[in-house]
Amino acid sequence: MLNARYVRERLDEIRASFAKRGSEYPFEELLEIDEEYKKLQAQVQELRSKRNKGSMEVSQLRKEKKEPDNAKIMELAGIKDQIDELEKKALNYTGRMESILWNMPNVLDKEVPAGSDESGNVTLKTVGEPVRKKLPGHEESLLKLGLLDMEQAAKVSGARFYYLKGDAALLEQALIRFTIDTLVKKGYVLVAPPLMLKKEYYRGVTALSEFEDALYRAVEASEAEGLEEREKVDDELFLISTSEHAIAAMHAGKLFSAKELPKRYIGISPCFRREAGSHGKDTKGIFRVHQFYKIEQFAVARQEDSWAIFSEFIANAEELFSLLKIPYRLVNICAGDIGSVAARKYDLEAYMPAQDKYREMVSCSNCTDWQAARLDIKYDEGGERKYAHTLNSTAIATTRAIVAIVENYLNEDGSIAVPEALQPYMNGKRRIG
RNA sequence: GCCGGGAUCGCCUAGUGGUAGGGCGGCAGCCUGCUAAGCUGUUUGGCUAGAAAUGGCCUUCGCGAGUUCAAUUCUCGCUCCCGGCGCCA
Repeated sequence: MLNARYVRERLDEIRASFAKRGSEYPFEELLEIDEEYKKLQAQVQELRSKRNKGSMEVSQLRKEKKEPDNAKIMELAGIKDQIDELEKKALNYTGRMESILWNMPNVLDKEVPAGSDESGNVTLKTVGEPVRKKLPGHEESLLKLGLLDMEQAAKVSGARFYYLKGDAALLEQALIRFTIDTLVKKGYVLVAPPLMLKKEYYRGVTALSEFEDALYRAVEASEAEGLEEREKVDDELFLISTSEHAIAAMHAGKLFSAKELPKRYIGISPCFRREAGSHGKDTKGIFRVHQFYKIEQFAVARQEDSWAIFSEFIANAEELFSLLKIPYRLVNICAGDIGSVAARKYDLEAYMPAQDKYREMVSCSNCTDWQAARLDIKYDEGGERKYAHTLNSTAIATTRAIVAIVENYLNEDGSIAVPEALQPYMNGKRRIG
């Protein structure tokens, strides 16, 4: 599990990482507290040792059918009180240390560019020919064809919900099957995970800030009235914001042998996102919504294999967008934009003709041991136990891919061509509208 | 929802108010070669002594609390699994 030694052993890396992030973090405080804690722990252990020996003597006497004398028993009872007191003191230290450790962002990889916000991101390559179109955006196009209803969705569910209808809904299914078939052929194991996770596992896969901004909490109707009492309940459920989280949790507490790794998966699930911090951003259409389907790549790997898998995930994402014939670019996300969990993150951004901009379609992260340390995912290699590395990458997020397809395949007459790769999944249909 | 049984090392399994044992697998070593196995040790996490070889101590029987000098064992609460009954897409 996470402990101060984890920090002590990679102090230089951590220092460099925070310098790059340009943020303060109390990891020095952690080490100071740990020094104090260890002193306390030594005292406790010595007392325990004394108590254990005393208890053993009592046990020995009983075996010989003799009664231990009262003073001895009283002495041992006294030791118990001393231990209790010291342990109460230790709780202050362990509580603080745990909070520092659990909230500490991952150590950045050296390839992560410097930069305080998304303007620091570095484009690695650009593929395909962007074609600027003076045509309406996806929302207007789909509304006109009667394939999208935002208004009624807003009325019955709220803003950022939508009804996809007819060929648009079919296009979504086509994207899902196309992506699954492409990746299953490569040997990935398809996983349909639970859509809700307990808090104790959720906090192992993502940063704490996510709980407020991104996640929906599932409250049972019968419990909704007594919310204050529920605050104490630790087994409350959260709707997953990506199947990555549920598949990571699938490995929690497990020990693998090195030769079982890597394990490669594709997850399929709806994703639920509150988008609490994004008022006013992308309010038109279905680019940023509360709910969408996502096919996700996920892997558990040996430490030395994780960067090869990172490249593999990127290559898969590129292959999918190349097959869909959508122009894209690959971006290396900088220190200020990367978040807490990933050590390095590449985004694949598709060209959007109506906005004349590249927008995020895929996000590929090597989380190194950040999730594994919190979920206790290990492997045994030559008798040594190590934290595994976990990786995740979007394959296809349906709503965003639909936006990219509609805008790139829109014809002058308002109809939408179906990408060749998807036609077999659309009953051979070559055109929508 | 109700009743009963259960959770012990990576896997399987024994056990008891007083140092948690066995099998398989893994690791280290030894012996030996004729399709091949056998033997010995080791196998949770942490602290500590030492340059190292190697030691010492604590911790660990699903999770949390209680009783006790001492809890894996007894009591209470929780989570999960198995069986039966009820309800149900």
